[in-house]
Amino acid sequence: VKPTKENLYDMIYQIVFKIPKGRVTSYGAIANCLGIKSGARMVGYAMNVSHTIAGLPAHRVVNRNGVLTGKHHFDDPGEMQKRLENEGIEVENDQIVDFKKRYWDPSEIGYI
DNA sequence: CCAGTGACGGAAT
DNA sequence: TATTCCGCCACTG
Repeated sequence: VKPTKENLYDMIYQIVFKIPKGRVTSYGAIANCLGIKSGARMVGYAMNVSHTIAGLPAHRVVNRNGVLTGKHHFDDPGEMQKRLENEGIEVENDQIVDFKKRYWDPSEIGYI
C-alpha cells in the first residue's frame, strides 16, 4: 500500500505510537516501513508538527545515528533526554548509548 | 509559479 | 573509517 501525503502523517503517527517503551527507531525506518524509501525528511517534517498530537512519543524517534536531532523542537530540549532516560535508555552527549541494541524496526509489528 | 528550507539517508571522496 | 555533498518530497514565502 502506498500511502498518500494525506494519510502519510497518520501512518507515521500510528507507527510512532507502536514503538515499544525503552526502544527507539529512526525516521528512515518508519519511511521504509511505509514504502517511501526517500521519505525520511517527510517523516521528520511530520514530527515537527507532532506537537498537535497528544502523547506522541517523539522522543523515541531519532536519526539513523541515534542522535537526538529533534530535541530543539521540544518545549524543553532537555525533556527529550529526560524521557528517554526515564525509560531506561542511556543518552550521552545527545546520543543514544548502544543505539543498535535499542533500535526497533517498525516492520517488526508485521501487519503494516 | 519559482525558489528556499528541513526532526534525513545514502553515495561519493 | 570519517566528512562532505547530493537527492529526496512536502511546505512556506
